[in-house]
Amino acid sequence: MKIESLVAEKTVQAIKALYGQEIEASSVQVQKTKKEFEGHLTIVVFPYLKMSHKGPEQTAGEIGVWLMENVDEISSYNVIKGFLNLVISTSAWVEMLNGINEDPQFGLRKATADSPLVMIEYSSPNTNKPLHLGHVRNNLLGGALSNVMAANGYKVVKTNIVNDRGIHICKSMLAWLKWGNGATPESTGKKGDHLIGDYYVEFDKHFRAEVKSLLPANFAELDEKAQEEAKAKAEKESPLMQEAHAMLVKWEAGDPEVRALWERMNSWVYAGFDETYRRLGVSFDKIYYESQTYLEGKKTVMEGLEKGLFFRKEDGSVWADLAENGLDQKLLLRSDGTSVYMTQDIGTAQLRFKDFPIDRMIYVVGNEQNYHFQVLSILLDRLGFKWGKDLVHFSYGMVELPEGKMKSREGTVVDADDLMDEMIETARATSAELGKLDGLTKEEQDEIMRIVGMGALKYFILKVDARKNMTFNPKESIDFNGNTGPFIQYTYARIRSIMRKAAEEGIKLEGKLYADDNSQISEKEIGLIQMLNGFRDVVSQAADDYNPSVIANYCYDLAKEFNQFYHDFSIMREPNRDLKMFRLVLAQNVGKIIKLGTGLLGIEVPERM
RNA sequence: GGUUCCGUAGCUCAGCUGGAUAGAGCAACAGCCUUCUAAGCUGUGGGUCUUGGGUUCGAAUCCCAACGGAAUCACCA
Repeated sequence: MKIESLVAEKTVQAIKALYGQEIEASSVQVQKTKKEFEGHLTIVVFPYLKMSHKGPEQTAGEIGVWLMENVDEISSYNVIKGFLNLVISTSAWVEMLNGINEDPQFGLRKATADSPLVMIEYSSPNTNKPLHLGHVRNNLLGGALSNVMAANGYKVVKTNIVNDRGIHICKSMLAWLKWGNGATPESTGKKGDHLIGDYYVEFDKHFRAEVKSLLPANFAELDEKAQEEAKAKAEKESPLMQEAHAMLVKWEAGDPEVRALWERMNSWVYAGFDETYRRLGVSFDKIYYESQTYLEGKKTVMEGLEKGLFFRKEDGSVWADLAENGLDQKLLLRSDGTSVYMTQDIGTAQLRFKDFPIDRMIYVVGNEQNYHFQVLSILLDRLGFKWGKDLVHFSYGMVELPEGKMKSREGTVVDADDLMDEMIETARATSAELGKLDGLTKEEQDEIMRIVGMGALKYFILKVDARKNMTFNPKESIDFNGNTGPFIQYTYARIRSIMRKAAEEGIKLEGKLYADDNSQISEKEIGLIQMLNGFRDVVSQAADDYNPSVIANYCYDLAKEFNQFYHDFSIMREPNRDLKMFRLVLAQNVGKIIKLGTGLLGIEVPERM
């Protein structure tokens, strides 16, 4: 049993015995004792003053005496104001370390046959451009969240909905036909997603030039409103845009030529995405494509219309009235009968529900879509999806650059592939400078630099609370000192180094550690055990709050604590055999937890660096 | 304007189910490599937790208001 729970329960008994009152164990405030005070756990006794009819010090003292006499694990106590500080016996701590040591998956729970199934949607790219920094945050959060949910005993299905249809794809296709000269990823040596993205940009360039030429001669003299109108008119009249629209119509009609081109170009994009996903370390169990789900959504909406859940306007468009939920009306089908975004999401939900017995659905989507998911939840609930009402929109904030938001128009978008390359290159340069790469083979160097560079990137993004907007400074993110992924990785590498040394000396870490309360174990070491012991709580908190960043910050705290310990205490040169064994086991378990924790975040740890 | 989210050190961020003197890193300055990896460690300086009320033994944390910033309110996705 967890020591905090034990203390809480015993406190309940103490209150009963001393003051004859029943309280809940969960209401007992047990917390880590602040560093400045003596003790390991602290009970806040203010809430019991009304029961004891005594002052804070006296009440705390009474409870302290009772606990001392009735709980073996508590070796002493002290009272400061209303805070009862308890000293837990060394043997109890060592026993706890034994428990952690025996469980290679400490803190993680396995799914069972009747565990709830949670589906997590993330990534959700468009097929007309490569992934950028915003997608990186999405993918890393989605991947980490999936790991966290699985680590808490949920069955997890990772899914991706690819937006592979629509006018934007047609723009890329059209530009490729006009100016591509038959370029392919093979012929250009470009990643497929980048190639297609280039043609999307190409389209936009020509399109804007065309719009400009179509503006009336007196455009500059018009007032703001008239300018907007003139621009909208020119955009609509633009032959390029009309061609793109014509292509979309052909696509919807299943025109074989357009479909063939679409499939060919999409396959290039997917090959490019797969490469990026592989490098990011994310994967999916099931990928859905909007080209396959948008018709399904239309069907579901029509069924809802028949049931009277929705209504039709005079022009033929279909709407949902959300007045009873305090919201507006929401369009579900256009007057020409085609789908909108919401319709597609309903269709995708419908298909998913057919495919999997979903108990909980989590959408990892940026916070600019908060309203959309609020509405989606209501609509799915109305349509009878049992998880609709409680669907989770894991809403994360935007990634901004020091100069402000990323704007594709202004070319300030940070490309995912470039970013990863840059991180790994910087890791290499820094490592070479520090002489870290000496004596390693090319393969070993490459592998370590990949792990370190990606670790820096992942940690930089995951340590920040997901729901907040964050600033991404490329220069700072590349820093490997201080509160960074490489610092944690470095700590792990050091621990591995100690373990190698121990193995060389033929030291085997078998059997249990024994310690009595006279053992020379320091507060620092007990602090580490206490921290390891908290891992389980951190993991479940991350799942309950959908917040992987608590794990990231925990890993850093643990690594920092160990680094300080590492400098203060000699492990391999410790002459006392029992103490040496204890420290080795402790170090080994710090390493184990760092590996488990960073693993949940998708961050790898190197054996050496 | 309505709704939602955010505001903590010069900068980037923790802390938020109410608890003791608000923590890290970066940047600045001063130390530590014949000692298990110096991507490290130690120390110094740096704060009206946006502001004002309220709740209470106690508020960065909960409630209300104001101010500042962001997102969204499309027959775009």
